[in-house]
Amino acid sequence: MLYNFKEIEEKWQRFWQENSIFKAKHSPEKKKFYCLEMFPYPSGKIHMGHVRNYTIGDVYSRYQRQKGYEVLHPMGFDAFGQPAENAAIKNKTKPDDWTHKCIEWMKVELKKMGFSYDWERELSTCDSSYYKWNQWIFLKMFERGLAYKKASGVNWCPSCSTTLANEEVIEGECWRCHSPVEQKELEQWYLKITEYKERLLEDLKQLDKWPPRVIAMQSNWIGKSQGTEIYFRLKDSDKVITVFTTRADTIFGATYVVLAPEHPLVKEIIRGRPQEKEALTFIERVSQESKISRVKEDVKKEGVWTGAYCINPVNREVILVWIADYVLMEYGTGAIMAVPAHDQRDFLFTKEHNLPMRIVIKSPGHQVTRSPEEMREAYEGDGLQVNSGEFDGLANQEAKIKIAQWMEKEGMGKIVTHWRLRDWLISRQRYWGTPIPIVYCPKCGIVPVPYEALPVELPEDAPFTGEGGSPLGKVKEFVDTVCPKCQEKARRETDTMATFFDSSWYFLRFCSPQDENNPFDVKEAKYWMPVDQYIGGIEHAILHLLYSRFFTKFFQDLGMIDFHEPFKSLLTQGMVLKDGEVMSKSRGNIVDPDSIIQKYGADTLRLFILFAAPPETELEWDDRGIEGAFKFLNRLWRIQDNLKEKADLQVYRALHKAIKKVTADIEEFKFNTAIAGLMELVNAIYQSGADKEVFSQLVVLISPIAPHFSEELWQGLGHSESITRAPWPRADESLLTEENITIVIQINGKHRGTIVVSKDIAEEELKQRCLNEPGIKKWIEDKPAKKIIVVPGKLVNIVI
RNA sequence: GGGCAAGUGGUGGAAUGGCAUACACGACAGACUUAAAAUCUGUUGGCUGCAAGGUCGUGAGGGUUCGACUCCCUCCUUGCCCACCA
Repeated sequence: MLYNFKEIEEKWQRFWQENSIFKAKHSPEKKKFYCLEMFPYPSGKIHMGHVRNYTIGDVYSRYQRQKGYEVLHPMGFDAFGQPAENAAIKNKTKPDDWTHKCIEWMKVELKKMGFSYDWERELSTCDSSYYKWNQWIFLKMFERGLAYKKASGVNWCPSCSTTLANEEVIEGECWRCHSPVEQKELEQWYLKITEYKERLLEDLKQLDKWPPRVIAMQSNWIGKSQGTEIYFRLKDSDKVITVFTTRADTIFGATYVVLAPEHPLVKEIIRGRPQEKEALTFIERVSQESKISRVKEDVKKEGVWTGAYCINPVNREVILVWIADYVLMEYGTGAIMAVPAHDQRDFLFTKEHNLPMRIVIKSPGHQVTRSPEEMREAYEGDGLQVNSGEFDGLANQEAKIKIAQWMEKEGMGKIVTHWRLRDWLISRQRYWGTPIPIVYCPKCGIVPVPYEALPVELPEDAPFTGEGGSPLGKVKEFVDTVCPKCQEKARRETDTMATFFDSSWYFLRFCSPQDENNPFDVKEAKYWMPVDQYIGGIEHAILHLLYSRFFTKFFQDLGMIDFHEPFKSLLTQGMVLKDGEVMSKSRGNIVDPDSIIQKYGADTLRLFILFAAPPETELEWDDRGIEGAFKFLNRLWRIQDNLKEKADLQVYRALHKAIKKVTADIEEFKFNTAIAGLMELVNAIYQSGADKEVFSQLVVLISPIAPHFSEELWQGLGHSESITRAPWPRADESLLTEENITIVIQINGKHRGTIVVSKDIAEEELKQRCLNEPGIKKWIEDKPAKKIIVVPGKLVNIVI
C-alpha cells in the first residue's frame, strides 16, 4: 500500500500555518540562525531551480531549528521589473494587478512544497511600504553625495528602450533581450559605489565561508591594478595626453600614441588640419557602431592619423598621434602608448598601418626578438631591457619599477592605482519601479523630496507601450508638483530605480518588515543580522552580492548596524538540467514542479532533488530517479507496521552510525550522502527489524528532508508535539566503536587480504599476525620484510 | 586571451593520501501470485578462469610516496565567469 501523501501534506501544511510553527521570535536568551534564500521574481510559477534553491534552505533551517536555534527563515518577492510591464501590455492589465496575482499563485506553490517560512514577514518590493525605504535610502545617499546626476554616454537598449548598467551589458548585448546595445547621451542618476571600492575589495578576505570562485569574480570585477600614468606633451602645444600603462618597462618602445575616438582632446587636435575631415568621418562611423561590433570582432583594428605629433618624455622622440576603435574611453585614461613589439593588439595595428616599431625587451636567447622585421607576433614575455637608455641590461620586471619611479621623480608620469569598477547607473526609463524622489525646480534646481513626504507613490495608470522615454513623464498629475523649497511650480523626476536597488537591502527589511518609522529596526537587525547562511544561484555572484555588500557598508556608515558584511556564509547551487541542457521554455524541456507534486507529493520531490547531486553541482533531472525516491519513502513508511519489542544491537549500531553521518553531512550541505546514510539504516532495519525507539530516531533524522511524511509518522508513534520541536538526535559514541576491527593487509602497496583483530591489539602483535596469515605467507615466501607500515585501525603494508 | 571548476561502471554519483565504484537508477535472476503490478531477496566495472583466484582499471603522460581518484608538473576535453582592460 502506498502512503497517502496528498492527504498528509495538506493536513500538515494547515497545521503549521494555524499554529505559527515557523514564526521567528526575537529571543535574546537563545542563539539565532538567519537562513535566507534569494527571493524570487514573481513570474507566477515556480520552476525546478526555485525548488532546488528553497529545498536546500528549508532543510538547513529545519535542521538548525531542531538543533535549538531560534531560526529566521523569511520569504518575499522581488516584484518590480520589466516582465510585469510586458505582461501588462500583452494581457491589457495593470502591472500591479498582474504582479499581485502572480505572487498569490506563487505562494500557493511554495506552500505546497512545505517550506518552513515565517509568512508573517512576507514582503514585496513593489508595495509602497517597501519602496518608500528605497527612496529614503536614496535621499540619505544624496545627502552624502553618493547619489549624483551626470550626463554621459550610456548603454542604451533600443528594444527595451531603456538604459543599462555596465553589468547588464553582456558581450555588447542586452542581458535581457540580447539586442545589440547602443551608446546614447543622457542625464542619469548614479550611485558612487566606487567610494567603497577599497573596502569592497579588502573585506573579501574575511569571507572565508564564501566559494572561492565568487570571491575571485568579485575581485576581478573591482579590478585593482597597479600602473603608471605617463604624460605625452603635444608638439607645438602645451596640451598633454595622459596614458595609462601597466608596462612602464616598455616606454622606450612606445612609437606612437592612440586616442579613443570619444577622447575629449580629439576634436581640438584635429581642428584645422588636413586630416580633420577623414578623422571626423571615422569618429562618426565608430560612434554609430554598436558596442557589439567594437568588442566582438577581435580581427580588424581600424584607425586614422590625426595629423598631430607628440613627444615621448623619456627619449624626446617625436611620435605620431592616432585615433583607433580598439582604444576604449571607459578604460584607463582613454589613451594608450602603442608598444608594437610587446603588445599584440598594438602589433597588429602597426602591421596594418605600416607604423614604426622598436624592440626594448630581448627574449631569452633572442630567438623571438632578433629584429622587428622577423617578428611574427608581439613578445609579451619577460627579458632584458635594450634600447632603453640607462636601464639597458636590467630585467624588465625590475626595470618596470625603476622606470616608473624615475619618471615620477622627473615629472614625466605618476605611479597610480587603477580600478575597473565604475559607478552604478540606476536610472531607468520604466514605469514599474521605485520613483526617484527628486523634484526639478526652475528656481532651486535639483531638490530632494523631504523625508516626511515619502513615499512618492507610483501613479496607478501610466501610458506605457514599451516604447520611448519614461512612461511617468506622460502622467501629468505625477509630473506636476510644487518645489519643496520655494513652493513654486516644479516637475518630478520621471525615471525609476534599477530593480537591483530593491534587492540590495531586503535581508535587513526582513528583520522588521512592518516597521513604519525606519527601513529596519536597529535592535531587531542587531539580533538577527548578519545572515548566517545565504543560498542562491551563481548568476548573482557579481551584481546582487556586490550591491548588497555596498549597501551594508553604507548602513554601517550611517551608524545603523555594527557589522560590515551582510552574508557570513554563501552557498551557490548548481543548475537543474534535462538531457544535459538547462531547463528553459525555449528548449521546451521544462519539468513542472506542480505536476511532480500531484503525482508523488512534495516530500518525494524534495528527497529526489537533494539526493540526485550535491547542491553546488549541476543536477540532471531523471524521471526514474524520482520514482526511486518515492519508493524509498514507501519502504520507510512500511517499517511502522512491523516494529519489534527490542531491536538487535547491530541495528542500534546502525542507527548511531546514521545519526553521526547524517548530522555531519547536513552541516556540510552533503545532502546526497546524508540520504544514502538513511538508506543504509533502512536497509539494516529490513535485515533484522526495528523497535519504536530506533524508528522514532530515524523519523527525526529524515524530518528536515521529508517534513510532512515525518510529522505523520511521528504522530502515529504517539507524540503529541510537532516533530519540528523534537530535538536533533545525538550519536552515542560507545555504540560506534566495535570490539573487533578489520585490518587491510597490503604487500608493496597492493591489497592482498584482510584480517579481523581486537581493536586494542598491540602493533607488534598485529605485525606478527599479518606475517603469519596463511593467505599472505604465499606472497612473502622467504623474502625478508624490509619495512612494515602500520596505520592504526586501518591497514598494514608489508614492503618486501 | 585571462580566471575558476570539473573529467570515476550502462546512468546519477561515493571515496580528498590507506579495501576504487558507498547509496540509488537501470538490467538480470529468485520468492510471493492463476497472472501481472507492487513488494521482498540476491547478482551486477573489464578481461581471464570450472573454481579458489589472477590481472587491468578513476581523461592522457610523467613525478612525489611504503601506498595516489586524491598531492605536484605537462597536455587533452568539457562547463562556467571575465575580456580590444593598455
